[in-house]
Amino acid sequence: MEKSAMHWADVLADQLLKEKKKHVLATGITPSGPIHIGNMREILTTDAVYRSIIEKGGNADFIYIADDFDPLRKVYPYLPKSYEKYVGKPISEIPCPCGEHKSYADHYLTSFLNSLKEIGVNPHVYRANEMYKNGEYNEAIQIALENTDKIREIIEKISKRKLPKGWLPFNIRCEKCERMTIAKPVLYEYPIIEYKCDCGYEGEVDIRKGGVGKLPWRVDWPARWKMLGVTFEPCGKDLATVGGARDTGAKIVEEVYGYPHPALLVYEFILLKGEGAMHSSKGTALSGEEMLKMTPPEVLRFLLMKNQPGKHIVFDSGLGLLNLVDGYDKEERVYFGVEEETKGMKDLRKTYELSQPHNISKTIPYQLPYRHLVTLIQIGENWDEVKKILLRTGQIPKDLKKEDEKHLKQRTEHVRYWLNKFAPDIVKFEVTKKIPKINLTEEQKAFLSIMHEKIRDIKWEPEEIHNAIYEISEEENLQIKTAFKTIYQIILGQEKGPRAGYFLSNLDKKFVLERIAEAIK
RNA sequence: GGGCCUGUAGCUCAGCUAGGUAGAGCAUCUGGCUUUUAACCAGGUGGCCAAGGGUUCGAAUCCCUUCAGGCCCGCCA
Repeated sequence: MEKSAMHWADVLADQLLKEKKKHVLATGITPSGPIHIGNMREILTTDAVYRSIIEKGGNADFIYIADDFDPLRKVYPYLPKSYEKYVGKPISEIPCPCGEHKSYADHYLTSFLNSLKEIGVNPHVYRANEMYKNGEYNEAIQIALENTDKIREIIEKISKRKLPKGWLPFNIRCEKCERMTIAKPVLYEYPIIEYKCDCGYEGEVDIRKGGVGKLPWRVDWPARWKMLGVTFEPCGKDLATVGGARDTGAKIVEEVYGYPHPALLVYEFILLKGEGAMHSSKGTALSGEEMLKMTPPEVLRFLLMKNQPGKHIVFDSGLGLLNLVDGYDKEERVYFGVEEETKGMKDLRKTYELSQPHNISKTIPYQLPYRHLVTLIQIGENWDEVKKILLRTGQIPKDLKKEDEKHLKQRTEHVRYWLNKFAPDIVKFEVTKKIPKINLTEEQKAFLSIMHEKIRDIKWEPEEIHNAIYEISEEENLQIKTAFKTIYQIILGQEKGPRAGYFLSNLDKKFVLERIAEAIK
């Protein structure tokens, strides 16, 4: 039997396809803070399974439920103190922290939805606050209240938590203080719940009216599985703990809502190298948006696609990122048959295909080593400048395809962001506008003056420049190390720099000559 | 206390889904290149697959036990 590797997304898709029906793949994220990379894993995992099902000819929907009716739990460290007064109110009704969005929830959601576009994920978006307000939840709420005892029993038994006397599976929203967290039910008789709020107000709500309260998390989740017909949903391992929301949810959806629980794939966390787990509340979180700004979208997808969801991933935002991109580029070359496969490239074809945000290119995209872009973007400020250099040095053809240019441009933008925020100092440099203040030895000056003569006549190409430097130092009996150092000193004001031949060839020849002339003046 | 992940070459890790001769990169060594922002090219060395047991014709891979590390267990991915 030939062993053909199968990608995890195909394995999951096949499992779902055993049931010939329409599948609803769901993701749910509460936009109560910066949406971090873990959410990316949830959404990309689902996207992978969704794509696999579609590819196999199955019928599926990919939905995303933003729980923007969730109350603000506390004033998170990244919020101003003034938000104290909003604690307990739904995040869709709290003002936006930056003032540019419709609400607090929109502030974080918009950024995330934009990120989704870039990584090529396009789910149908549902908003919990709308669903509650327009009454879509009404039936589920009524069923939950009718089954209060059963739900209570399930939660107490499975989660080993004690619920207070008189508890109802419904968080009432106080009409006076508008908080959803402090009103206590006094009496429920369909369709009215009488309540007493800690703010002092006593009143009653009619559950036939939408938006008067919310199902608690452990009930809300199973309720929407049933409402939306969810058949698959990944969840983080924190929720998957024994007695957690996954366990109680599975039981509640079956016994209360009479709906089979969806396949609940557990995925591991993404750890930030050197930082450990990411916690939005501790400020070590890397927002999904941020992550995407420093990583080309296809590479971010690649990272998640090549790892099974159950494996934790350590993300290195330093030099490791460059290796990751190199790994992707190599996989791309193998995919297009330009390079031979090395062992250990797992499920290569599928991984590559799933890594594409949009269409799979028919021919191999134009590749430039990513590390080279790191150098180039520090010489030219932006893509236009970099493009000029690339054209002048013949590193890209004059008739570069539009999509290739778009791709390279996008990559330079990611490199730029990475350099500004995450790159270690070792890879950073700046071509100074004026000659740096340095004291050169006579030896160094002699070297430079010969170099000035010599390079005037050579072809402005890496190898030629490289050779010239060696020849001069040999003739002058100068340590080659000193030669390189001198070059970096007069151009960058530091003692080390990118590989000199390539580096200088990417600079304008005239500029280099002028700089040398100035240095030996 | 419970759960999940991890343990494979000196280091970082593939390979484990569906069992079939142990793999890469880095480091090291040899040769080439006059040494540079992880230099490059060609080749070599290097592993009782954490330990023990089981299933099997056959186990790094499946099952059980143990050990070690990481993470999670109000809300949270």
